[in-house]
Amino acid sequence: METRRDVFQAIADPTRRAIIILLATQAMTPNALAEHFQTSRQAVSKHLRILTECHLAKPEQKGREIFYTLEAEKMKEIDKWLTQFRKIWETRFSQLDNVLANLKKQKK
Amino acid sequence: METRRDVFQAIADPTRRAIIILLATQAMTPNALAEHFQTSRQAVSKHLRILTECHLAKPEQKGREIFYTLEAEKMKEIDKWLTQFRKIWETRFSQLDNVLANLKKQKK
DNA sequence: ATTTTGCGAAACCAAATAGTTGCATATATA
DNA sequence: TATATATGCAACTATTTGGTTTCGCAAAAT
Repeated sequence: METRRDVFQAIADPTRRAIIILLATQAMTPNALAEHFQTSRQAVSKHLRILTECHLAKPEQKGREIFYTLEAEKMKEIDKWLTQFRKIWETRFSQLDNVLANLKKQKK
Repeated sequence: METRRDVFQAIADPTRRAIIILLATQAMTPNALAEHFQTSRQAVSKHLRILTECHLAKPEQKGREIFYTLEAEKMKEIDKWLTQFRKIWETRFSQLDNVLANLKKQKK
């Protein structure tokens, strides 16, 4: 839990993905988050630490509570990484289009 | 290395992401892939096994060689997951738009 | 002033992970 | 046929991971 710390590793864990989705709707405290899972508050806190360290979440102290906010922009990193594969999807699609076009031709 | 096996976990490892990008350009054998890294061929084979098991790669035997092809469509799963956050980016953007619009108004 | 609540940090643990080395097997090549 | 090549698989290892329990501290509530 020490060395690597990037967005890809952060979203690898299903609990963290669930936390991220919860934070997408509203800022939440570790306790409030923990109620949604079977794990302890401390475990959730560890996940929040990881999310914070890779700038996917941001803590905001209010009294004795700490509300964690989602930094959704950080997710753009993943979106950007996916870009190089979108080209492939599109190519595949256009290839399928060609096949369909040829089938039409043959029918005529 | 046994239980979890999904796309998110697959792309968490930097070596696997590099393999994915290499495969995006062309089908490659484990040996050819291993030349690009410091690790052993066997280590690359293990990564390929993981990628294959979660349908990000597909092996195609040709003689004694096995060419691995990228199944880019599988990456759409991640793209789909990101969808729910794109709304937030857009919202932020439109909020910024509002701010800019208000600034314009004030100038007038 | 005392107790309760909310939190992070540290110490510890079991399981997963990424890597290694040493095979066995199948296909080319000499 | 004998050898070299390409690969996957099994066993083993060190490190990382996700979790727990225990603790201390600060802010609220009593």
